[in-house]
Amino acid sequence: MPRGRPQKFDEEQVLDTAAAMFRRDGYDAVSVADLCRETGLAMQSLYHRFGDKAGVYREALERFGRTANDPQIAALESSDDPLAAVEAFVRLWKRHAGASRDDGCLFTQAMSRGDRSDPEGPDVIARAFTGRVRKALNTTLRRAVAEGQLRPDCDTSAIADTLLTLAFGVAVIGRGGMPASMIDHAVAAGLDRLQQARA
Amino acid sequence: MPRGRPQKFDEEQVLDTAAAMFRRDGYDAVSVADLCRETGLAMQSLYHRFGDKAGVYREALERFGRTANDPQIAALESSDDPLAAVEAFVRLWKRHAGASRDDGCLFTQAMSRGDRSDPEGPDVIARAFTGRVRKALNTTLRRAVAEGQLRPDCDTSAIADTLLTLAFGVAVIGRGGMPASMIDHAVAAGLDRLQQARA
DNA sequence: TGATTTTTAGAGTTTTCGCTCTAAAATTTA
DNA sequence: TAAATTTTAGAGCGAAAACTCTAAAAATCA
Repeated sequence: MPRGRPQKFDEEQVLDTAAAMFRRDGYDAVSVADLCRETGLAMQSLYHRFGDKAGVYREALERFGRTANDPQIAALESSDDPLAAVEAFVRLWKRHAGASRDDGCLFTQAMSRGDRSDPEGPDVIARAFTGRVRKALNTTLRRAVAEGQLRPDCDTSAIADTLLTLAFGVAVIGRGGMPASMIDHAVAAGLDRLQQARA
Repeated sequence: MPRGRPQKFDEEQVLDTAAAMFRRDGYDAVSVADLCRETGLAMQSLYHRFGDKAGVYREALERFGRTANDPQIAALESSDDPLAAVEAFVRLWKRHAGASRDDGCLFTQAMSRGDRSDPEGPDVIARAFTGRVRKALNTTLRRAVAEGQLRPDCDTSAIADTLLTLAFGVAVIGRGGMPASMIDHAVAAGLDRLQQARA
């Protein structure tokens, strides 16, 4: 049993706050003082628990890659109507693109790589994140095939990758404040791809 | 007529070098000393011409938005076989994604917004860049319609936006070192979309 | 109670960075 | 030649940042 005063703060909450800050402003623009102010931790607590600023970044990123977009994945995997779930996922892009600065937007933080001592870190996280969504899409599409919603001979992994690529593209477009019609066209293209594979 | 010793260095070359540095490492991670070393300019020359670091960034970004991907746009607009030109554009993604860290990769720098005094700057550039490619794609597709390669009733702007969204997505995927099969699937989806509209 | 550990507050250290200043040499036009 | 301007070199300044250190209070368990 551990002795001594127990840790008071919620690590996950601290990491989520930190991830949001890094994602919004970039690694270099977030100072340790900023982190302390927004998380409520005293500086010593932060250094005691995370070692240094790069440690906070590393753990925040790791958690982000492990948990981001969990609601969407859960929605895909738990739905009784797999095809409708995938369609809902595609339609969700439009909402996300509007508020993309704050919500589930991977590349923003993956690009703002700070910590030059571990240049591969963000990519590893990006792959983890992508892998999770990709897998969920793929299994959901296969369920749609099994339930007779999609043609048995359709290439579910090709469809999943196409949708995921479009999703990344929409995130970029939304982030840059580009015309909404571009997003509409991309969403329509995603839905079209599903229609093509319909049984 | 201007008097005095003329400027020796090539501004465009300096800006291209600076843009590459900002794109690779991000605004904050590039110091003025770095800029001087890699461009060959003495510090005073840099401050004399550009005012400050943000000025270098601003002008480099502006030039990037104005000239990036010029070769691809020229290839689209000058081709005698518009459909083949668009197909070549799509196939080019694969090459770009492999070397995406250095070449024509917009979002990397658009995300590494430094200069908090002008937070909209990168977005303006991103829109300019996107607008140019988008327009070139659209006009080339309409030429394909005019020449009877694509069906007269096809929605060229929808196709252009879909291809552009896929292109952004491929850039993200390539940048993160994700599986090559994802890129292959995205390229195939782009070519498929063109096949659908074939006359 | 005593040992252990976390918590907080704040001052201090070292480094880096953006930028300025000084000052002189080089290259142009009038 | 004279005026104007760019060029280079290097020292230095003020601010901010990451991180450390001191020191003491609080909360747990044996």
